[in-house]
Amino acid sequence: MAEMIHLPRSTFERLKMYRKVLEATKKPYISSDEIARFLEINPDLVRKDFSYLKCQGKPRVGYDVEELRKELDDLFGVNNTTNMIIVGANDLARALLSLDFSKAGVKVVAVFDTEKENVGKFIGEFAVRELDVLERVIRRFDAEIAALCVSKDRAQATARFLIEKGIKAVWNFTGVHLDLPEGAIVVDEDLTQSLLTIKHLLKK
Amino acid sequence: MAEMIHLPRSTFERLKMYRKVLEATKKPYISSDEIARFLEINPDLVRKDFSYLKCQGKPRVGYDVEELRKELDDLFGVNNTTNMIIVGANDLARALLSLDFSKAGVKVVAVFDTEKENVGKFIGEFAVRELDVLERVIRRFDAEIAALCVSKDRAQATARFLIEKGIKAVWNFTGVHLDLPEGAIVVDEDLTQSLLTIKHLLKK
DNA sequence: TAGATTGTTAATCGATTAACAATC
DNA sequence: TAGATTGTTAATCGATTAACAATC
Repeated sequence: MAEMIHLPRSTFERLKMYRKVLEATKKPYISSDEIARFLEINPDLVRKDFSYLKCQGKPRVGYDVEELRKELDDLFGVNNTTNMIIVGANDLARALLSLDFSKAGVKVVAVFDTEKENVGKFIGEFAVRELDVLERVIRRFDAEIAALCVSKDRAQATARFLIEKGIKAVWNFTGVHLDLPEGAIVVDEDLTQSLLTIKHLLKK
Repeated sequence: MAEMIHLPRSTFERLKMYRKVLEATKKPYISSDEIARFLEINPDLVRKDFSYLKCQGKPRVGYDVEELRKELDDLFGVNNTTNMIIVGANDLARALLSLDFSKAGVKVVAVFDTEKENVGKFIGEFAVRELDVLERVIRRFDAEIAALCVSKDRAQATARFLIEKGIKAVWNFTGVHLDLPEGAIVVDEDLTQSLLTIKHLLKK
């Protein structure tokens, strides 16, 4: 039922942060005020956001950390693992493999490259595969996410190919604005854009 | 003067996207409608955003791409190079070095690590330095940004140390919520949070 | 000229904050 | 009980959209 309620985008963004706060908490209960102070936001807003959840707080006590975390984990679906492929066998691919995404319920199952000469090389524990076998690998592992790490000039074409072959969501590190069919999920991780934010803030 | 006008956060975020659109444009003029279609937003919003800039469009013609880009480059300050250090000599550091941030006016000038045993090793063309010489390096290169790539358990302490020694902005890849002195700039690049967004969208 | 497009003001929509009764 | 904290409604604030005159 909770899923049927519309969750405002701004609330959704904050729910991710609350989850992070809860992870860092050792106490069994936490108040909206504590959460708000930590994130430097208004405690009213925290309570309002939680009103979209099933979870109820206790007056004078606060929210049950464990219960709240469970509901958020459920909302984000971190308890069922989603399989991810990495496309582009380079330093960025290596970096992604070195990070631990198990807390988000994401597991890397294969690494691909568009260049034939890289096929067979190892990136971490993964032998690089060629895109010819993409569809087979997607089906075999039920891979839904692709981290797109290819060069800018290959970004658009590769992304389309991934969606055609069954990938549901592209985690786009290329910095290129992707134009994909209706329904395809794209989440941009544009590092250059972040640097622009920093540069702008530095000027003040 | 334009700097003195308050720029809404939402407008700022879109200005970065407009810049990206302009980069991909070959024509000398572009209309608010073309930009809006590309980004799947309302053209009225594009014009409203541009009203915060000095740049004026021409009825029946659109906006001068070159002129607009110049103003945005100015706003973000990409024409004067800002020096950046990377802290944490690992795969992520290597990945950042492999990317080209010159378009954002950012240049890496040194790589550091908290572990003495990594000092002297090479990450790309950079010999890894120890944090003892941080202050000297910051002064010598006038480094203002630090990309924080250390492990979670060292994140908070290292970030504070960086700010103490003169770093103005922390580009935080650790996923840890940093608590830093008033005035310190933090921009979070939390990959796990992005995956939560993807996982949530996949459930629909 | 007619028509396309800008720039701006007014109307709407959504998100945040204030206020306060309910509760433990 | 008194006081702290929740949950919710109303008020405010800010951002988006609609409307339209100005312009080339």
